[in-house]
Amino acid sequence: MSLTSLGEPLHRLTHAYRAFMRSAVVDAGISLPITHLRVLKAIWKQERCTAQFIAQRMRRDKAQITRVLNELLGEGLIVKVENPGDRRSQLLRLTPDGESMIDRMQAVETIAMDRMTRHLKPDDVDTFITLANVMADNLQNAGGEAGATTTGEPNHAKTGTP
Amino acid sequence: MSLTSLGEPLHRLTHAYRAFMRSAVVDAGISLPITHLRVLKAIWKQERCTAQFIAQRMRRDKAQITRVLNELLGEGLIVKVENPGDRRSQLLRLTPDGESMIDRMQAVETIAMDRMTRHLKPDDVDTFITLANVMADNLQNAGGEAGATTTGEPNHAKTGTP
DNA sequence: TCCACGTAGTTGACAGTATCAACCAGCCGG
DNA sequence: CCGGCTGGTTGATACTGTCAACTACGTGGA
Repeated sequence: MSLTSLGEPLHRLTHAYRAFMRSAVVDAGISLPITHLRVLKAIWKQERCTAQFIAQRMRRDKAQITRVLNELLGEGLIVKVENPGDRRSQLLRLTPDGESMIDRMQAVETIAMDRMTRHLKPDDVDTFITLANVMADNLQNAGGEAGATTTGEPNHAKTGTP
Repeated sequence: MSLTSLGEPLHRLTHAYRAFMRSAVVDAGISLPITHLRVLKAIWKQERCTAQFIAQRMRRDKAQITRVLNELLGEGLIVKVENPGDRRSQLLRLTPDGESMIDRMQAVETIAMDRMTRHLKPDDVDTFITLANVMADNLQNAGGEAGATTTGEPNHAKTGTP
């Protein structure tokens, strides 16, 4: 396989994964988009979680994170609490509904991962994860070249016409 | 690493890859979105290419493929030719402009792949591709369960509220 | 030969994902 | 005290993705 055949498998896997997750999430009676679920999970995992932390961790524009957080707030899955250390910032916490949404998500993720990794050995999965992380790091640590900078938000590419 | 940590690395790699490609494509003076470029490439690779073929190959909704094709048509990068074997269908061909766009794309892809695979051995890349294809197959060959069916377009999940 | 059923492609509508720009309130170091 | 920077917000826009309904056409069976 030549190097130039890396992009298509990645696109294909990504698309299959997202389509599967969308379907599985609907089957589980969850009506949140995938990004909302990932943000919820980030809040669940990280103590003293802020929007700024999530934007950095997920490499997303802070504007988008703000919108997602506000929708989760509207759904009653999170609350925003004043950050005593920085009055510009709010700490994010899951509500009891948010906690139970996390439980349901984990069930969905387990199904997805089981399906994805069918017939694969645990070593294979670990290998894939390692390689994926290395490649993502390579792309993100472009150091001023095309793509993301090493810290904070990436310097953004302009796409399409105004 | 536990199984449940597979989703995040995949999301992260996907996002990094798309962001990098968007930036690299802009740097190359190309103003087409990534999906347009992939459709162009599918037409370039496949003789007697049709919209239906692309929709199947890329696992996309035929409506979206039609729209992308019409934009490529508007840019003068492809032409639609009547299919003598099926009057419902059109065969797609690249114009000279389309051919030169393919050349510029290949240059961008080479940069992206070189960057992505920095410090990786060719065996690693082959392993990644193999694993990605297996996982995508696993997700797509769900045979009536959540996710795609084995042939044609997947049965679609309804997301969000109407 | 006719027709029911299915397919290829199109168009309308809508939602999710993603980014850029400009802004305000607040933080912090000189 | 203030300039520069940061956290978060809002407006605007583009890209990606799907569902539904439609028309023209293909095909196999009655």
